[in-house]
Amino acid sequence: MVANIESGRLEAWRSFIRTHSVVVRALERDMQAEQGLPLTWYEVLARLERTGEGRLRMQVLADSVVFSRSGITRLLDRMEEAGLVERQPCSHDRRGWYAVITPKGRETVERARPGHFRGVQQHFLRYLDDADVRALQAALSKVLAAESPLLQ
Amino acid sequence: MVANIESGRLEAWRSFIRTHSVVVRALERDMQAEQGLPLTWYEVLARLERTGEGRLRMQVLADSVVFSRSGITRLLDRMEEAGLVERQPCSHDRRGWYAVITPKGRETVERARPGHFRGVQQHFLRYLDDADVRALQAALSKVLAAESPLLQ
DNA sequence: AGCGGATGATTGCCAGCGCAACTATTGCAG
DNA sequence: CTGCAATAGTTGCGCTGGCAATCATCCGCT
Repeated sequence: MVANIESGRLEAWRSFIRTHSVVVRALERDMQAEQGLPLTWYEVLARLERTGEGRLRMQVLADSVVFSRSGITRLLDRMEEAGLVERQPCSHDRRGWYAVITPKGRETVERARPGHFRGVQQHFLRYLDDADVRALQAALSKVLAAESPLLQ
Repeated sequence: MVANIESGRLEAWRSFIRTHSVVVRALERDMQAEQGLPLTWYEVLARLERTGEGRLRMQVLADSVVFSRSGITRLLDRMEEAGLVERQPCSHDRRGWYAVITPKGRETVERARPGHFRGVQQHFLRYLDDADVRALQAALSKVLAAESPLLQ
């Protein structure tokens, strides 16, 4: 039976989406409660900060955090209103804009980082030994390399 | 530095959420286009069908697919309207309801199953060999066992 | 028996996000 | 150099789902 051959692999898929839902939900709750920061905001800030310059074109940022273009527009509207990011026109392409992290944005992400890491640890990493983490990374990298628009 | 020790592990976490977003997004698009069925609908139908009886209490179903109680109520409203499920009062607890898959629901999930599997294969499983799948399953099971409300 | 806190499900309300349509700009083809 | 398809970003609109409040029912305790 095809179903029997496939069942273990499909089972792994089910574990994957279920784990994601459970863990992200818990982490989101913690981040909101303890840092007063939605997970998506943290991810955007962390992503911008990691560039050094602290800025990224809208589309690139959208791909990074896997959002639609409209999604990233609105997300940045909110974060800009909160003073965590700014928009900067792109000098060599007048259609384009940079999302730029502000000093307040940097402070915010710095302050939230330990709590974020604690949450990831608490709900996910603590259950995995080094071999697990390596295997996970190896497997997911293969998927990402093939499926992800840009291999960040 | 703490950051250096942790970086590989956090990196694995980032791969995890990014992979989920990318793959689920692609699968969702495919399911909608090819089966005319949102992924969540498929998951609910598949979960109900797997019980044999074809029914589950609302709360149990909500936990299964990792939805809030209100979320599952509305999802079932829509699916009931489409004739794929029904609500059945629970005889020994008059507060409770069963979500029951209808014959049409069974047909629908049967018809969608191959396409769903193809999508999971296409966007995820094809990149993983058996060792990857086993390692993934082993790692995620540990997380689920500890973090999941009920270990389905 | 009967009260009080816990539990099952639904509802009001609102935030978040995607799709498609739109505007502005770019850059390639002829 | 002109025109036209492609691309960057925003906006109108609608769907989805969560939180908190609500209602009904259950159950443990006295």
